[in-house]
Amino acid sequence: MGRRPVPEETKQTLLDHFWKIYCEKPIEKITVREITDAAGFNRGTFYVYFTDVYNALQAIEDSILPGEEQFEEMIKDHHKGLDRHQSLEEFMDFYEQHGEKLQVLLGPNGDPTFVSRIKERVRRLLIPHSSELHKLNEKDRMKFEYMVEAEISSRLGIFTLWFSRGKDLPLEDLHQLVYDMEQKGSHQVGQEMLHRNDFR
Amino acid sequence: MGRRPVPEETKQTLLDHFWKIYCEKPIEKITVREITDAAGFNRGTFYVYFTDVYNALQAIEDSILPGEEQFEEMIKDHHKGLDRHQSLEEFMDFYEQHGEKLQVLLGPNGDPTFVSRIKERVRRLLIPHSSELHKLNEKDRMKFEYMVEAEISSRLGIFTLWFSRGKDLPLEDLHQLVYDMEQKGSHQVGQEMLHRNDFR
DNA sequence: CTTTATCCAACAACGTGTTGTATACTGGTT
DNA sequence: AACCAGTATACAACACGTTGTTGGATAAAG
Repeated sequence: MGRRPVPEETKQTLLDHFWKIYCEKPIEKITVREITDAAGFNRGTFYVYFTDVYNALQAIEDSILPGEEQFEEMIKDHHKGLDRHQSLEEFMDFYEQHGEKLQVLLGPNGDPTFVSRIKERVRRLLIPHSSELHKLNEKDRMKFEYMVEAEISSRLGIFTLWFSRGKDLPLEDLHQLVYDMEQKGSHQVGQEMLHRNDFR
Repeated sequence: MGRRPVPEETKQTLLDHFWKIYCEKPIEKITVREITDAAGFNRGTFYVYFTDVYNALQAIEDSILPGEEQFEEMIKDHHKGLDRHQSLEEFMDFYEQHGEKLQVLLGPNGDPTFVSRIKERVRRLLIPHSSELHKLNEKDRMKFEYMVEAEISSRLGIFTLWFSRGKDLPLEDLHQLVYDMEQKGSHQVGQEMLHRNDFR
């Protein structure tokens, strides 16, 4: 009885249980035995699919991180057509799609490596698009990179907080806020907010 | 021969060598023996001062993270007097002071816990200051928190990148860039940059 | 000569990654 | 149908290293 185990299923089962555990405790305290016990496999089986607990985490991260192609597609519009609205839209779609995982990976027990990889990839794909098109000088090219960094950091930070707070704000509002901040600057947005409240 | 060991010195020596190792490899691969061997102490001595490798890291983090009082002082001006220039100045002083450490702690092999602690603390101290003063409504109060999050994330991201690139830009330029972005929004700043380059 | 800080040795407990053998199911061949 | 090769996992045992702890020795300071 019990049908033949399928490798892909086994691997996925292991990942699923690993993830469940990872959500509740830092990775350095997770043992292989803990995972395989939960998943109902022999400890040795884990090593068939992963070299390491950290390797398992990487497998999950890889499944989230969009492939180069998909990423490129997603980013093409960003600074080219200057349609920032759509750029933000796509970013949020991405975040919505993998929200639960991203929340953990970017949270207190998350993986800094993953954050770096995301940023690195965005930079790699974003920079050539505009800097080549507009022939920025050296200094401005650097500044541009820092602006990209700021934007990613800011977006990731905001959405992570938003998720960790159980989406306490309608998506539209958050969208608008981020959009406004990128358009007008946080200072300006803050000022308007205060004035709006003064007049009520 | 050899003068009497002083506890504080020993502790610091251990921390120093731990840090040197931590800069070069992820913490999960650092053993107690590795640290004590490098520092020239017995392995047991480590456990006199720390419970754990992670505990040692925490000790370093605590020495960096400003105390509540100092932090409060540093932040008081931020959204109160609305003197953003000075606020940014203070932030950068803090970053300059602990630059090498922050670069590692916020980098790929860094500690997500530490990032959370910083953000949490800034939020805790920043929110009451303005939201009480200006009686924001519930929704705006939340938005305000997200704006704070965005600003911290953005600043930390930028400065970490800046450090990891060996400060490839004069501090003044970076300062100006961040200031501009917070005032006018990254989009606006980017636009101006492009136009400036068109006319040359 | 007492206190203090470190050394040293040894300990059990546990996690790691690996290996060899056994079992059981699958799909394809005859 | 019967058989066989391939595959996925089980199981057990291994050597090895790390952990955190302990009790006693050593050496310097006051």
